[in-house]
Amino acid sequence: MHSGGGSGRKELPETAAAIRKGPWMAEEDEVLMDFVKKHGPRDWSSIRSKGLLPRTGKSCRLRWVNKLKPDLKTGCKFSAEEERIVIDLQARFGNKWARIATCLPGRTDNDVKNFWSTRQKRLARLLQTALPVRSQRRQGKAPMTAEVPNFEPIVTSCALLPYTLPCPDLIPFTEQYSNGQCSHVPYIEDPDSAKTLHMLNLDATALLIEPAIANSEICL
DNA sequence: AAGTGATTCAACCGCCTGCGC
DNA sequence: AGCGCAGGCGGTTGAATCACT
Repeated sequence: MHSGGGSGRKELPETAAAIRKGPWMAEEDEVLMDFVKKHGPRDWSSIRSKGLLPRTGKSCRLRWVNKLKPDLKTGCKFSAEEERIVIDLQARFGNKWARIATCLPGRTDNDVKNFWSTRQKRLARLLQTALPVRSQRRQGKAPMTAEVPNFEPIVTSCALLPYTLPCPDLIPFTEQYSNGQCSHVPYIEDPDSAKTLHMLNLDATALLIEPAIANSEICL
């Protein structure tokens, strides 16, 4: 065990000291590709034991899965459809990135994970920016990005109000929607679909805070 | 053009699981 | 049954890049 882990603080055994870490070089990629061509994407640890590369099996596997595997959509942003799928599946399965990635051809679990993480940060920043100043003063400080909670999937029986806001200052706006006071509420016909919708849908978020911004209740 | 803060993403760490012995 | 190992997975980090002033 612990083949890829280890604290790294104690003196490393000689074998471990020979292990290379960090960015991969083109020559290493070539060796790895060649290995997979000959043996298939398995038996990763033998790459090191055979002296082909000074990398751990885990490192080799990760490199193959995330960068070298054919048909990967590298350097290509998530489409709106992919985004929708990730949001939906994350609401259903939680942070099961590998599982979600199987539904997105050409995307790896790392891609999905990074996409979601970026999205979380963007949303956190959006909400933080939109907080009324008086609320921040009441709390004594503006919340740090890292303090924004990891939002749970939104579950509500009201199809008219598929979203719940984690920020108490914004809840009055959700009540507006549930009262039908707002004309541009996103209406979801299928209650089950509504249950799976997630607050992290940025479009929906923007839609929710938009009236508040217009009313100058939110200080940007 | 330079400085700075935000964003992206490759790669690592640590834990868990499954399998062979 | 218990142990060790390899591989899989999710969380996290930090360097590179981008955007803005």
